[in-house]
Amino acid sequence: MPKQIILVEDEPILCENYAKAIKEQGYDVITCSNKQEALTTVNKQLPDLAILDIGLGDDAEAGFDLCREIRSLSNSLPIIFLTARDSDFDTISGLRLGADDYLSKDTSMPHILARIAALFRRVQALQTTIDSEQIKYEQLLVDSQRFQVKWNDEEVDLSLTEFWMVHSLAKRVGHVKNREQLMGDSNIYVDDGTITSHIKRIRKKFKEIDSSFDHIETVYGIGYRWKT
Amino acid sequence: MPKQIILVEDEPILCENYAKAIKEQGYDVITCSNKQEALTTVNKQLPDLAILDIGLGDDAEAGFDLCREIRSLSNSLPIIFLTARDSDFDTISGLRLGADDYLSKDTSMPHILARIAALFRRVQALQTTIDSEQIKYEQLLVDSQRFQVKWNDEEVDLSLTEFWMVHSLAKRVGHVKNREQLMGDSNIYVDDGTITSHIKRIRKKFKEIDSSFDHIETVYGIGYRWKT
DNA sequence: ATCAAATGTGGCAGAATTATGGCAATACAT
DNA sequence: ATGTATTGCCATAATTCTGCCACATTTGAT
Repeated sequence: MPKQIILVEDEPILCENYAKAIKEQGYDVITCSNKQEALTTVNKQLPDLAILDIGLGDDAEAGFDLCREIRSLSNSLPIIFLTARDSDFDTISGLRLGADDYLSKDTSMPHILARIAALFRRVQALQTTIDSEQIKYEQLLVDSQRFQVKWNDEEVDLSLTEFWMVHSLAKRVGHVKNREQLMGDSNIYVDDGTITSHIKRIRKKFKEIDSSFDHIETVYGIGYRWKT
Repeated sequence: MPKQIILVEDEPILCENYAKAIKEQGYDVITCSNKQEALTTVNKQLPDLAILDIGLGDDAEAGFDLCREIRSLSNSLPIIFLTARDSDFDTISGLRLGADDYLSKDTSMPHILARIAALFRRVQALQTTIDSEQIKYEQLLVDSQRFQVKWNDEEVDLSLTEFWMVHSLAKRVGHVKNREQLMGDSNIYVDDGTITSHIKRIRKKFKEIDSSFDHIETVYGIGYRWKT
């Protein structure tokens, strides 16, 4: 299954050239010349990569809008910007748009192709590393691949529910999680007392290892947080 | 209250140079040379801006990881990447990571300082429009994800109602809030004396940290405001 | 200066929230 | 079948929060 790339570029000749070169690398290329067309295509074809020209038609910054709109449809679709002028770089860098890379139109074709390949590799790598994520914070280590939690290098023997709660707290240390958030996105309802019980058991297990443990802080009226 | 900037750069001489130049502009600079140290600092100091070298030690892309991890802690902290080699510009995949700007180490110091100032301006504009997670004003910090208020970097332990009242005052420093506005959108009626009591307790808690505290001003007949 | 209205202060009781220990139901392995 | 671990929940205790009251003090206007 070849990777599908959507190329949004309004100048026909340039578009043709790019498309041809990319196709030769074994990718499928879909070309679009305007925003609306591009959005529809992203929605229907679910491409693997998007290459956006920044200026489309008379709108010199249409690509930026498009990027935002694509991001609102998909967080995972990698996006590369094509910049006509070097000065565009200043503008790009200022915005936290959620693009993955940018290329100047001056860049040589082989170089461009290399960057496309590199981006695919990086995305691949990201997706594999993201689940094997280890969260480390001071004395705490949460390994969501081994479903293992360590405190001062000693293993804390948690149940699955307990593990996810610690994971949720550790993921954003210092931020307060309410009871729903702690139970993850599973839509099963459990009453407040149950969460309280889980917290109780988690604290107990940490304290069995380290009697002075008190890093799970309750925030009255809201929830809990991992103390920083 | 000077803006705090965290600078993560592993090469001591370079680090020193940058720090010195930035300090001369009136910013506070905290320097770190590794990921772990940087993360801890971000969490504890809640700086206003982060400048990250991409390569740290033997890991040529450590800065990217760091950026991701910082983003998972705070969405609002502006991040600038420092790239050593021009070729880094080619490999920058940082846009997607949520960085706000890039600088080459070749860039002249005045230019770098200008970009820092520019970023602060942009963030300022953003923060006043968007309901941002962190409100900073002089010695005050209100973080609505952590449900935490700090005064001179010391935590003020407020109850939820108190927190929202401070939040309401801090959101529009200098503007007078009447009693209803201070109690937020909850339509429950509480009598005036109750609000007075809350203000009393808030002032007391701030004074426990800083006995000279008097930034909550009473506007006779109208309400309260955070003194500018 | 005097008065009424508004605000500050300390304290208290009820309300709301959370902590703790235990129990029953279930699942799982031996 | 027996033992173990897990989970949800309950009753009770402990803690924290909140609204309000009585009384003192300040403010603004006459």
